[in-house]
Amino acid sequence: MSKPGQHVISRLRQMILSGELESGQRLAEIPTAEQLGVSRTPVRIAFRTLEQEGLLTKLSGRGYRVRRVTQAEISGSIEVRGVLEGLAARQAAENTLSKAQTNELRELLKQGDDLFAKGNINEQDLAIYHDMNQRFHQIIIEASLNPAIAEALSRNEHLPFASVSALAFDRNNLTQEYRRFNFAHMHHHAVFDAIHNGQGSRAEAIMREHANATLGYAKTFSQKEENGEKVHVIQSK
Amino acid sequence: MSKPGQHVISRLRQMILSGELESGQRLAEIPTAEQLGVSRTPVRIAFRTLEQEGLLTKLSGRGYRVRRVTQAEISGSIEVRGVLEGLAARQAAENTLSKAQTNELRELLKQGDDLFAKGNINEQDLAIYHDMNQRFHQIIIEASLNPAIAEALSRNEHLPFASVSALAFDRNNLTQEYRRFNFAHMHHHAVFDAIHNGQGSRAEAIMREHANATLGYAKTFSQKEENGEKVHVIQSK
DNA sequence: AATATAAATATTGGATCCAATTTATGCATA
DNA sequence: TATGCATAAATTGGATCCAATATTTATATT
Repeated sequence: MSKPGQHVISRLRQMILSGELESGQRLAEIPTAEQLGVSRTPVRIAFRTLEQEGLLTKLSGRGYRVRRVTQAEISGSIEVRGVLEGLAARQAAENTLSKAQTNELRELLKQGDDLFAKGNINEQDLAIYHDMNQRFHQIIIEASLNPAIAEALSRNEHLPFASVSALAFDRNNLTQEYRRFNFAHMHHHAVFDAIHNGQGSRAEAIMREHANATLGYAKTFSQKEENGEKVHVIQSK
Repeated sequence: MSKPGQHVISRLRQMILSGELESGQRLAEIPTAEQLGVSRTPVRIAFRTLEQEGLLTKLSGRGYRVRRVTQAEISGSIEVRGVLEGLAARQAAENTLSKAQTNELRELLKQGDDLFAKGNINEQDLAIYHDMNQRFHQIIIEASLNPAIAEALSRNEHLPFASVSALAFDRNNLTQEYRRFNFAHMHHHAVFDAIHNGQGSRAEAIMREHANATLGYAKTFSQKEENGEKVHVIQSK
């Protein structure tokens, strides 16, 4: 699929994730096609694709609606992520990490350490942390040699806390955020240690708690948003 | 989506799952549209939908191919199912089963018991077991009150052993199959007991092993198929 | 026989049109 | 004012056509 088809999918996805298309908002083929300056055909395809990605919900006879995500859904997705990444860590420990993977994980851990060594953290640091965090998790999933894990995780792809591709933080309290992400990074050290030493159960337990540790923050941030406070989300493309 | 659009998706899905469209086979829009007696439009939509379901793989410039499923993929998927259904059982234990759910699970357990009380099992029994099994698992997932679990499980929907919607058995050795499914059904009893008594960790461990217990059978059956022996699969629609 | 090039064929993506269905609006009546 | 009916508008699903691209086949050359 070449332009503008893939372009329409990406564009709409971006508009949903950025909040430009608000949750609950209705989308129909003809107005959307006009807005994006294409015919209905790629829009039709895009709608169905994004529906299958879980970003849109089909209405009967009236287009689609941007899916509202409830707090309970986010919590449930965090738990699912916990067991899936826990399984990935276990399987990574049961396999042998390649030399390249080991080296890259070590490098990523060092990157994180350098960020926290300063004693404080700013938004730029968090963007760096975000990339490091994402890559760290990715390598572990790759090291599991189990494609079904990535598949199963794909439905969480765009939810803060439930996915490493979306990192939420409170810009107004960077001290707390420093402590939170430092704690998460210590988990990274621990899980690497467990994997490296072939300790499958330990790796799984750490990784699972690594995800579950975000449950409380997810609730807190959800309440902040309900109170009209702005929570910043760094989103991977 | 009304006919023939939904019809095309279902029809193609059925043709893939039944083996009528063999794994590795190439599909293109125009011949498929002719074969099904529709225009290309619903076929195009169907292809993309089934691609997202994981049943087709897109080729560049030459249509789609029915995806081959490797033994490693099945094994990996069984493990994923284990952790997801384990989580579901844990969360069901942490919630309180409704009276209706409790009664229905009891009824399903009794149905299974009646099947095995005969001391042997035939294909008709297995079809009944299949329905009972599927519903049993479904109720537990519902009782978890976590929609993300069903979402994450959806990618396994069509793989024998990795999903309760596809049940594989060896018609030529029904004694062994009797023992195997009886064992599985004892797991059902145990996990119900754990859930009913609010024992989350126990429920999770049982359910996880319930899935993992199929790993060996998946390998055995895969080898039988490679040897040209026919394995029968009961598939839900 | 092997290689390169040109022509033919297959295929996809997008645009446009038509028909069917659903929803919204306007008007008439009680 | 509320309700029902008719009409208009909105919307989707499918069919068809066109253009671009990729692949295959045929032909020419070495």
